[in-house]
Amino acid sequence: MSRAAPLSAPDRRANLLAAARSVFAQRGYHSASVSDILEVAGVARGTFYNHFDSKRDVFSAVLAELMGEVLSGVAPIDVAQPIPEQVHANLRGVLRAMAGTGDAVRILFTDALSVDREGEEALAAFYTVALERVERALKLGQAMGVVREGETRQTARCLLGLLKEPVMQAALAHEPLEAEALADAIYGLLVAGVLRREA
Amino acid sequence: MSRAAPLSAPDRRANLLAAARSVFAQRGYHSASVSDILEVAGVARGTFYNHFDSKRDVFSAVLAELMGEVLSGVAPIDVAQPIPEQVHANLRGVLRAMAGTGDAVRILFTDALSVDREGEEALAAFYTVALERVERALKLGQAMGVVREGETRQTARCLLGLLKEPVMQAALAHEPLEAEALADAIYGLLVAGVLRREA
Amino acid sequence: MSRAAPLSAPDRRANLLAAARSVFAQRGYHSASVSDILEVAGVARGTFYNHFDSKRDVFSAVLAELMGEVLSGVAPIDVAQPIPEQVHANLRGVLRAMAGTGDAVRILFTDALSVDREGEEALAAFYTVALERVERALKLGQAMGVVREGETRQTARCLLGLLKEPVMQAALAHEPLEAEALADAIYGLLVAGVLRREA
Amino acid sequence: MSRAAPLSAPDRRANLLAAARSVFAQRGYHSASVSDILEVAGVARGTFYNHFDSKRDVFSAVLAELMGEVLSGVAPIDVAQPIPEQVHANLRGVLRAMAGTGDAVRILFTDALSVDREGEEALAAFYTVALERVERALKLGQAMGVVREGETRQTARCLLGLLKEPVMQAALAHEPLEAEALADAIYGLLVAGVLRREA
DNA sequence: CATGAATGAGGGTTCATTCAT
DNA sequence: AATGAATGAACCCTCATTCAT
Repeated sequence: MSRAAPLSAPDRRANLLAAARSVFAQRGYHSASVSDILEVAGVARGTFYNHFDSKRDVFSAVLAELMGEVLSGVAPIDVAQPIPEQVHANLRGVLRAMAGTGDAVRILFTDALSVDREGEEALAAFYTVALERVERALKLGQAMGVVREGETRQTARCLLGLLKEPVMQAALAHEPLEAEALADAIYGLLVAGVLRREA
Repeated sequence: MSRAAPLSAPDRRANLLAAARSVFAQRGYHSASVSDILEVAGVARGTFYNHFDSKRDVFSAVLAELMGEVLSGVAPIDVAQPIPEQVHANLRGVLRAMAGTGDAVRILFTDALSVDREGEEALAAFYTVALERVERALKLGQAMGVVREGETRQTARCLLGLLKEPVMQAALAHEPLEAEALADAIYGLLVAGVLRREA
Repeated sequence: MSRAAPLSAPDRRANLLAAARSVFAQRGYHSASVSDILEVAGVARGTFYNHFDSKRDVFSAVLAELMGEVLSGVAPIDVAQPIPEQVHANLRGVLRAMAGTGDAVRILFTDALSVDREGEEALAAFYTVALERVERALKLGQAMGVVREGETRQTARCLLGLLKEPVMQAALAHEPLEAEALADAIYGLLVAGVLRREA
Repeated sequence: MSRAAPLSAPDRRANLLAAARSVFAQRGYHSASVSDILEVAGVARGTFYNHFDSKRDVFSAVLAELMGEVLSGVAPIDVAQPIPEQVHANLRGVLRAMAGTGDAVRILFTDALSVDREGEEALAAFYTVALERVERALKLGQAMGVVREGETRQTARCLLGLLKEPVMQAALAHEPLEAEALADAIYGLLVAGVLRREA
């Protein structure tokens, strides 16, 4: 076989990362073999291991990259400005960022948990931090009067689900993610719920 | 080693199923080995294959069992009776059923998707059916005036997330699932959302 | 391929151990592959790993076996009986035991040191113990008047070399080990050295 | 990274040889990687292969160098002069030379045999020559009356062991080699053995 | 002379599955 | 029904070597 054109270390690493991301998205961590990644990257085995320690290692890198992209979609809330609009904007931001990853978000939701104990714990830690942030925001909101009174811990988890699940379902259905429409739907739920108590 | 007491085929199958369920819950599909299951069941390799075709096969059986248990917690809505109360009751029902599985629900949420393509498709099909049901219910509710007007497809997915995520998070945090409190939190969101648009 | 006849666990283990011993003797630890062992044992890959954890693990087992065999050739000295004869007998004993291993002793001398740091340290520990024993014997002998006065630590090491080297050389030359003749030669050196100071 | 200062071919070769020697001494042939050598030499991969054909090749060069150094410690016996003193002097000479290599002698004793069949044969040939020389010396000595009568072949091998083993043991114990003391101990054994046949 | 990215054969290990008793 | 020894495909990873710049 002809030799792959030499690339600078960072370029090749990026190349492999992209290949891995696509392969993991398509086949899932366990069904994906290092060979699959090599094939997509157009590179020999050794090259892969010149840049990553192991299959597990690229996976972590892919995960970190994805988390970064998703998180890049949220901006801190400015309490001096009207809150609801900012929430809506953040929803749009995250969902757009997720949509921007193509089908790769599913890695965050599907595989990140099923790789091994360590992976699970890492993700649990990430969620813990994220949920605490949301919970504090809810409490602050309650103090400011923009958030309905009530329990906050479970609510925070619910809100996370509100965001994650439709994204996951779109991926499962092989539909493109309609960030705007979804942001509106979620925002609607946040503002008014769905159920009317009165007939 | 001493030979396991012969059991009737259904009993042995149940025995193995329970062992598998516990092992899958604890270690996840991929980290769980058939040997782990044998050990818990107290049975030799051959016996396992007398009752199940493959590791994949027990996993499907475990999944089916879990789905059955969870679904047993929901009752069809009677449109002649007040709707909101029935929704609340169903939430409690499903969540209690999930809590009743101990830590095994996580199998439904974690592994079911990451086993293989087939598993993913099976689950996708299941969700499609479930979500269509929810969507029809939403539309009916809108017609009846008990559900706020608006888009229903994404909303249905959001509602699913409202339910799944807190359960998942409890499992991740190794907390017992507080079905009642959670049902209340979710119901609250359904009825009123969280955000107040303006004071 | 036809299936190897099932053997009891200890029998199969012994079978594999013998195969490994022969392969290690012939090719050395590093050039020997697990496949070589399988071929000699007439068994499939999996069977090997049902009995040993790793290539390193069989090697340790082979080493332990060899050390046991060699050590079985020496009897503790009875100080109430004439010493020199007992020394001679022990020399014959060890050498016969070594000769009895065929060409496998070389494993002890060649590979045991070159496998890895741990192996080296294990062997160093073994030699430390053995040499301390010899040294104490020398000191006791000096006290009893049957051993010439003088430094004992280096001397003990020298005696070890007196034994090991000719065995090693015979293996290198692919000669059978002539235990009796060699025992005599060594004994001669112990008793009289070689060099006459006087012209 | 900064480019290594260009060196004349022989200088660079010497540089690499020294690096290899140190690495082989420290880690052993098999555990030593070419990368280890590069790191110590402060040179890139390609440079190494500009000066040596292969890892095996540097190893041979290291071996040759070591053998030369060790052999430089022995002077031919002058039969017109008193023999024992010359023997003693040669012992001191070889041992000093070995001590001069630092911990690198162990390469000669540990790895030289375990690299591959060819290496083993090369070493066997070397020993054959050396042992034949010793044996002829013994026979000449017997004719001259300075060596005790008796078998010479095994005796020659024993003498080799007398020299090698204590050196090896010192290396194993990470002790510096005490050339003088050891030469005395060996000389003592040559002259008088250790065992007294009768009180 | 020196560089370092790319290569790929080689080998070790795992584990679901089979099947004769 | 139950047993457990045997199987072997599937994979991951290492590292000596090549070669274009």
